[in-house]
Amino acid sequence: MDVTKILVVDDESRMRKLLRDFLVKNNYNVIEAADGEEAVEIFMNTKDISLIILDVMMPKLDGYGVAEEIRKISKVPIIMLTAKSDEKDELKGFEYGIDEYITKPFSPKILVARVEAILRRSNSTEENEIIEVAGIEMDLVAHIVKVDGNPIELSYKEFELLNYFLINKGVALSREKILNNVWNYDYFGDARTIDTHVKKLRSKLGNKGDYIKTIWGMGYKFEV
Amino acid sequence: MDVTKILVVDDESRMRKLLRDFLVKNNYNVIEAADGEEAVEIFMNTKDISLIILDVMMPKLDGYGVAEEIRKISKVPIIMLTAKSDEKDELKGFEYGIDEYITKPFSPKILVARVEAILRRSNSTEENEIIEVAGIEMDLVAHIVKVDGNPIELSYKEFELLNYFLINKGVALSREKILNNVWNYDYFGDARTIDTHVKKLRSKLGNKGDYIKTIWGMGYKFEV
DNA sequence: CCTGAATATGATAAATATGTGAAAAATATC
DNA sequence: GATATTTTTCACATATTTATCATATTCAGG
Repeated sequence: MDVTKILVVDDESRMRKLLRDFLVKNNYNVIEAADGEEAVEIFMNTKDISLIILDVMMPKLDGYGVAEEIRKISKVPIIMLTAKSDEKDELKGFEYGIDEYITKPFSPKILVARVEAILRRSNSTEENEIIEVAGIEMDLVAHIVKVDGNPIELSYKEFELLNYFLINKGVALSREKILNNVWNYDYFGDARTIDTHVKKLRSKLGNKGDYIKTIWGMGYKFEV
Repeated sequence: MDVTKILVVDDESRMRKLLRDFLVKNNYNVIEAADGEEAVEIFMNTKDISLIILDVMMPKLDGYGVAEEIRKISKVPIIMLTAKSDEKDELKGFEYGIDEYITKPFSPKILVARVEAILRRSNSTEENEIIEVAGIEMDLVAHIVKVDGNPIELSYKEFELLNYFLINKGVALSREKILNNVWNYDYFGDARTIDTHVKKLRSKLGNKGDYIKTIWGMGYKFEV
């Protein structure tokens, strides 16, 4: 099995497309199902599906129904997509062995992070979640950032943005690309918002803020 | 024996799944039996089962029957699952050498804690469960908390929550995660409930209450 | 070294999340 | 069964983050 297969189940084609785009960019093989019944059928007839992403709300057979059916024959990891309003369902999922929840709207970054975390978990190798670049240390588990050993305070978005920069160290990132990865998919605001966040990040990083370079007419790049 | 094997016996597949999920997440190897007779049979034919979790109510052969059978040949630790209504049975269990009772519904945290306590106990070293972090001392057995040596009064939930914080010292915990671990699996309430408990914990911990840090847009973290 | 366009910056507004006290609901206790 | 306690919910105050905007500054190319 070279490419990891992910089954995406959602009745809205727009959402399927969105998920497919994010996942394909990260080299996953995406199979789509438009409703619960189709999902079960596809799952039964397809070899080596590594992960299922399920929308809760669907006609015919809802997410929990699908999970229930699939759990009868498989322990494949399942991620459930829920709207913010039905947060309360979350615990219900334990009964069906749901591995993870993602609340809509989500950012691609979160989506991919969760998918990778789950796949990693099911491949069992433990991993230390610490990134270190040029004296900037991010402990993703503890949610701590240190610059030369000194902790600094970052807001949620700043944290995500810095993380995205470090992951893509040395890569030129357009505003659009940053927006599409760090912000939720339903954010249609001004791309200049990023400028503000970059400004804050730079100032909070002190002299290491200079590592976030401006690429004129294009975007930003983190480079030592 | 690398991985600890636990035999889970319950006629409800949903409950078995639930238990399996919680235990597997804690790196136990779970074997399932759907009724009493099957349980006895599996136990007889499987090497190195370290612990049995038994539901009381089962067709064919109930929990006590299973315990009785197994006690004829083994001293393996047994945890009994009871519904809230049949609490009265508890004393009965001692006759069959039941080691522990867990009342449904239970929280994952409780389940795992009991399992670990029992396994530790059966590995002979007698221990008084005491956790101490930054002058906060928790005696899990006696259910006593001391701050700088002075006992403070915590309710059950506050106790559990504090314990969860201390166990996960330095780790950023989302509300969702806290809910899934400290609350019972049948709790579908508001995540903001946690805020209230945190508030109370903080105030009861006095100046050490500051160790429970708020991570904006994310959750809480206990950190010295 | 100008000039127009893009970015940096600071101030401010809007959106969100958390803190808190009190009341309601659920549980436990007597 | 009544009472006390714990737990949860709710609403409003407060705090913090995030987005927007106007203005200043910087940059690439002529």
